Amino acid sequence: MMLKIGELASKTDVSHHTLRFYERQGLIAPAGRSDSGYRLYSDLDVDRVGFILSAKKVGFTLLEIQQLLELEITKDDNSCGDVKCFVDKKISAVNQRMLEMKRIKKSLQALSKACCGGSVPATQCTILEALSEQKN
Amino acid sequence: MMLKIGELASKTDVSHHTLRFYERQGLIAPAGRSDSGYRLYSDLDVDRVGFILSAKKVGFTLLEIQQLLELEITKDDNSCGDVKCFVDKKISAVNQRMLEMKRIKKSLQALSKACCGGSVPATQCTILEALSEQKN
DNA sequence: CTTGACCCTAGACCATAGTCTAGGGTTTAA
DNA sequence: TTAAACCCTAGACTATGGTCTAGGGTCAAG
Repeated sequence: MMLKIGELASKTDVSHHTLRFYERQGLIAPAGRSDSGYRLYSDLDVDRVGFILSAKKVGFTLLEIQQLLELEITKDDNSCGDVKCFVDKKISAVNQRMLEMKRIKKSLQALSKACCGGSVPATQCTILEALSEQKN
Repeated sequence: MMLKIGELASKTDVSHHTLRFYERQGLIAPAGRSDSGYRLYSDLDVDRVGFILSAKKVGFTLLEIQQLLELEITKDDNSCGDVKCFVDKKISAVNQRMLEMKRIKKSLQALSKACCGGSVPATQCTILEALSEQKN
């Protein structure tokens, strides 16, 4: 019934290093310990690791996952609105990042487009010139 | 003519900490030193910091900026094609990142959309359920 | 001749998400 | 009984881009 860390590791495909790291981060804790101090995990813990992996896959940081897990645990005291709000905040953070990346991409494309790209020496390369320009 | 680090810092709006950090990273080096060991910078160094800032603004990492600066310095031996290739590689890296972010955003939006978001207890919140699901 | 503002080096510290090692103890199977 | 495979803690190390501190030295004004 109870799994040792190596068993949980191979079952979830998360290294024992990482499992212990997640424990230090407060994401997961063993259900108990054996007499000799070995961590013992239950099926619930397997699910919990699954939750962590799913949340990682959709882009949450470990800190955010910790907060999500807290919502999970106290879900009787939290509304769907709370959870949705959490996700929506993340969505707008992602949107912010994407706008930033779009800006960067455009700048890079402008640089690339203006450059002849030929085998002439880069002495007057428009890219290098653009980057050297003082734009206050 | 020659600037001390504090002067360069205020002229470029980059802290003296960061300037020394950039020096350790090989991005910039003072033109010389005073008798007492103070770093002395020339106008070229001001331009160089400008180059670094511009390149940062378009999304290059410090390592990439170091490589760009090398291209800059040896530009007589490099072709426009080399420089353009460098920029184009960065563009496709940015594209990769953007695709990843799009994937994440879609997942998050799917989660959010499925959730009622009401003030009902989150006991059966679809978001928490989706994250708890085992997807092998 | 002292005070304050500046400069120096070397190294610690922050977040993020792990990975790995050293130096032990335990369990299992031959 | 001994060797392999596992487990433990504590802490170092990776990349990235800085920020800050400790503990000094230098320089200009009053």
